[in-house]
Amino acid sequence: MAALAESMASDSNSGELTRNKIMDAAEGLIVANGFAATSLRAIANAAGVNLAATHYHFGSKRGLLAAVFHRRMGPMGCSRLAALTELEAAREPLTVRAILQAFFAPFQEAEGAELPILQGLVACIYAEPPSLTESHLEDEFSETIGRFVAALCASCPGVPEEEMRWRFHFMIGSMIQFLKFDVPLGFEREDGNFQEGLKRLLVFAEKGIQQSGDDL
Amino acid sequence: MAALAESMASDSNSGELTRNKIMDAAEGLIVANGFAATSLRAIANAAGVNLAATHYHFGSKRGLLAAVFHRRMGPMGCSRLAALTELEAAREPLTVRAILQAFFAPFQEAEGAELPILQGLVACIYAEPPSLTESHLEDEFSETIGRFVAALCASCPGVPEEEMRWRFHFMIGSMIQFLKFDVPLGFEREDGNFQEGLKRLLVFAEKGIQQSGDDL
DNA sequence: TCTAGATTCAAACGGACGTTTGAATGAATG
DNA sequence: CATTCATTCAAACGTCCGTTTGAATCTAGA
Repeated sequence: MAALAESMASDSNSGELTRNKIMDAAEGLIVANGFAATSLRAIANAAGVNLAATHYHFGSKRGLLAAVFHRRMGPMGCSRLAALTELEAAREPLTVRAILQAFFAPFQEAEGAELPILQGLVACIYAEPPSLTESHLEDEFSETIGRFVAALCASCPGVPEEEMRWRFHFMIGSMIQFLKFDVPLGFEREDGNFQEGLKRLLVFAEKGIQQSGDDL
Repeated sequence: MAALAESMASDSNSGELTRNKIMDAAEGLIVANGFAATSLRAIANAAGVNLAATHYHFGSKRGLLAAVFHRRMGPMGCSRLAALTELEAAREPLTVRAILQAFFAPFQEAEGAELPILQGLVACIYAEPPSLTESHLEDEFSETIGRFVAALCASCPGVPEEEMRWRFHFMIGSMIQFLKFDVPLGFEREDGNFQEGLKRLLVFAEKGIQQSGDDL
């Protein structure tokens, strides 16, 4: 078989370069139009490489999706866990708000053109039909989710872990909605109000998560 | 041109029947695999009709999507507005929880096999790339959203309408997440626990919506 | 019954897709 | 230089797609 360019530790010169050009182009097109509606020809064309290069480097269209997905989500998970670890090192009792801020860290650290790509990619991954993404979601996110749910449980005594997993699940839904639409239906998108929306999301989710929930 | 079967008020015998067979089949396949991945051939085959009938009755694949979408979302909006109207007729001050329950009414009224279809269709519509759905979402939901946001504002004095639109936006995200996955990542889907998840969602969103929000 | 319109049908159109192939090119090693 | 292996390339493969066509069939009304 072919396509094991990661065999050597050193980055061989031209192969990795093409790989990255393809992933960069694919990323933009996938974010704009979705995975199913983006053709390998369009990707190769936008990347300025030959069509066959996509199969040479990624094996299949789905393999390319997995690579594009993992390249962003890997560092994203690291960023979240690092922020949470730093928080826990402070030895003060953690607040729900601080934990959520750690979870949103990747979006606050993103620079310039990286933010819309992260937004679109996360929204897109959750949007694709389960057949394409379910195992990826599980593999990529389960550790991070587990760590954050545990931290939230520690800061909300009395809330069982199962219930906290549900609340975190709902919070992620709110986040996806925000990442996908930026603003509610009927509002006009503006540049630079991303951080404002993030603050609103933070306050919304904080209250839903830290409640006692013993009514109803 | 063709395909104006709704010219007469009476349901002509065979035309409407084929129309409905096509929409039924399309609905199931779209829910299972997404719109882009569902072909008109598969739909015609599942419906037991000729391929050309899809174009005869709906004009295009996109026209079929719009019809399938509208057939479910129209009654869904009516059900929500009816539940809210009934609530308002009671002349007692409305609670956030009661208003949200009215918003979830279509899912509680759904019978048997209708529920998974409603779930899948709503999740699917929000999942498709904006080019396919954005105007539909706006047209179909804006009135309902406006009515519910107004009711929530009335029951939460001190929360500006703009802020309430954001919170409702986040709540819809949580709902979509729930409709799409049923249970959080790592949980096993079980039959019949839909209502339990809905209750958890209700409590989560209630706290995020009714807070004063004057901290931060 | 005859006719006009609505509906169904088999068949094909042109195009785009993911994937494969086999030769050409590049760079590095001996 | 000769060899080897990774990479790029143009071209094609077979398949499936949304859409169109034009004739056949059905259904009412005159």
